[in-house]
Amino acid sequence: MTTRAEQKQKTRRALMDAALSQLSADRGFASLSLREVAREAGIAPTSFYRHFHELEELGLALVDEAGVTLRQLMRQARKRIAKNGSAVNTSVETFMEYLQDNENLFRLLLREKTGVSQQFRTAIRAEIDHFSAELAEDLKRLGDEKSRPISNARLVAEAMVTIVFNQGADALDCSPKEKLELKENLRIQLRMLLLGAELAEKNKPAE
Amino acid sequence: MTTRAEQKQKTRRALMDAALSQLSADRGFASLSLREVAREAGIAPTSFYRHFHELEELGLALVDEAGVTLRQLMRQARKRIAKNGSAVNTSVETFMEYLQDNENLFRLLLREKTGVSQQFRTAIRAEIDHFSAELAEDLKRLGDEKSRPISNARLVAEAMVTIVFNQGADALDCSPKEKLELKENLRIQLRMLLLGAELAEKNKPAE
DNA sequence: TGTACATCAGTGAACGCGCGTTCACTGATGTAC
DNA sequence: TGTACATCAGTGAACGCGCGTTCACTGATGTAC
Repeated sequence: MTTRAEQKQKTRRALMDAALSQLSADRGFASLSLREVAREAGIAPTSFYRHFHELEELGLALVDEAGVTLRQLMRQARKRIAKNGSAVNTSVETFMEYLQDNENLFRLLLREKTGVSQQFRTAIRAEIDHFSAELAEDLKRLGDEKSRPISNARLVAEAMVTIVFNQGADALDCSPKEKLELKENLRIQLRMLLLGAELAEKNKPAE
Repeated sequence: MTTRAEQKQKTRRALMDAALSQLSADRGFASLSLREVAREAGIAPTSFYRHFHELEELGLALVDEAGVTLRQLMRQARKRIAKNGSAVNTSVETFMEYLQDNENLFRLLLREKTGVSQQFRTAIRAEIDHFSAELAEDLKRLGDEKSRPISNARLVAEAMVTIVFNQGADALDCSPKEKLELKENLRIQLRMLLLGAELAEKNKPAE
């Protein structure tokens, strides 16, 4: 890669990081301004246009990035489960670590799932759907391996993702002590869901 | 009530309705401006201050209102369940009707649950917690009546609310056909949760 | 009931501010020969 | 390797705009007597 292209890439990165760093509990993407992001990134407002047509385009790039982190999360969880077993506990643990490392990316994902623009929502929906689909396959595989197959794997996965992501959002504004409680609650909720899904499958042929 | 107070009340109402009417799939509360709301309500921007100190105060009034509608929803669902039985089906049906009648209030609740300001989030959290608590009691009571008691009623209620509200958000941007499918999925998910909660309770003494 | 005064919801002009966007530019980097 | 030209990321001035907020005001409604 040539020096010029490298520099451009760096600036683009700086813009994305600047936007990300402004996202916090109290500031959604909609409240960012182009000038503010450029200022934070250390360039003139006009230079922004060398990289994105508008703020929303930058936002979509961030959503892409968030999707990548989700896929990493999934891979990591799989690896750990293969090693430790205890799918629910391990997944919850891995997810909470992910949250800490990707606080603002996760905020973006969760918050803008409802909001801002159609394009945003569609992009985020796609990332989350992809995540749910992968989870569904894992659930199915794990259930069959343990001879406790589950019914409606996709719906179970979606419900799990919904619960985990929403509790995750709460966890972001929690004290460490509350976080422990929240994790335990999360485990209980996921186990109940799994239990119900297994039972529903067992009873299905009988009905 | 005197004429002057009546008139003031009417204008206040107009301001709240104006704000509400601007909320839609693409516009969150954060994107509203005081001038815009005043314009929509048919008064001068400066008159806004006769009713609220700032936009956020108006928003909190809307959250209060949303809380009231949630309590109405709960009462209606109870009445219908007492008449029809079939708690899950009836609840889902009642909730979907509620959604149609309170589209923007619900959007506000769900969207600003994560976002805008600490005060906003706290107020919404309180409304939703209250709703969950009532649901938990109902679940417990119904479970005991049917001699199928459930474990962790509060956590089950919270998981249900999370799932229902999030699917509800999706339902807002759905075609009628997709809505039917969504309702069916919702029923399945809630039933699995209930099933798991009942089984968890049954197995508890044995462990 | 009539009069004199108080209240206060709503007003319009004015302010300073940060915004997004345009434009013609600069000067370092890259390329062709 | 040296030279002449092309590219293009980053710039600074300037624009018009809608914003939130202040202020002194108006005039209808309400109250005291």
